[in-house]
Amino acid sequence: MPELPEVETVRRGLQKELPGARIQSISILRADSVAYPDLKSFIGHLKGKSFCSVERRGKYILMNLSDNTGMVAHLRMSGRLLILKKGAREPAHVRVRIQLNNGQKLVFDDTRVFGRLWLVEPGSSFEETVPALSKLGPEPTGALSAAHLEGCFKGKTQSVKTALLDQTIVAGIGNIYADESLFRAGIRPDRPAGDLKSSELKRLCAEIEKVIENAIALGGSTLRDYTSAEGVNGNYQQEALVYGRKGEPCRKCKKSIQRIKLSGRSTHFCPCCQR
DNA sequence: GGCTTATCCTGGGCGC
DNA sequence: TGCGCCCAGGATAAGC
Repeated sequence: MPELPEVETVRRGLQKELPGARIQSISILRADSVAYPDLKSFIGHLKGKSFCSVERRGKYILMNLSDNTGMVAHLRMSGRLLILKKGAREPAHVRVRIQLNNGQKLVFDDTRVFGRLWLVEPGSSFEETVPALSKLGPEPTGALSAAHLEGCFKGKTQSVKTALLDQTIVAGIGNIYADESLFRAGIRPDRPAGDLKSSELKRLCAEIEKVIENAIALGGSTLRDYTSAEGVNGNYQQEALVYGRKGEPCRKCKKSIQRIKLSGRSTHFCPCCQR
């Protein structure tokens, strides 16, 4: 499931291939995959436009196109944005196919159909098109501080794991990297967020940044449904210390990794190393 | 207001 | 082998 490092890896792949490419035609194979506007307008506005640059905010991919047009993608659980060379075989669950003038295709493949695309109409902004963008918290690399976490967590009784998944507190953290960051910071995921001490928040903040940067460097994770824009798997899964390791020995203390549910999400932790 | 739960959706894994 | 059930999870709405 794509989180920030996976989305960033996809963005870098798209940024290498897309700028300069012009959209010749668009096929929408699944109407649900287009969040805004209607299908006719989506196709009508994009046809003939050229890609300028590809940016990212949290887990959103922001594509700038010519004539002040844009496109936003959120991959959710199983979405993939792939560049396919001429004649390359398409994956099994293509929802939107964009034919480019250079012979390549940009395809939005999404098994579980949770992913969404938005068109940014001329004169509008990414934030106006996708209001959730303006509510996102700081990026976990560089912009995040312990003071920000302290302010957001103050008085919160919900678990720190659940709070970390809140995109208005930190943008881009998902289930995998929340578990990994909390393990490395030595903090139990079910502790109330508001109970964490300043020293723990500093440690957590530092570990979030390290985990995310390391995952980006390794090309993201390959847990389940993710591949980069070129269809290449990431390497982060070998680095995971707790996620997906229920019942296996902790790499630090050898005690068994436990799995619990917090707000309906699978949560992995070591009861010995995390307090 | 704060928090939890349900919902969306489909493929894979598992038990029978 | 085939069937049915459960599980995974990001964002959002609904409910407590």
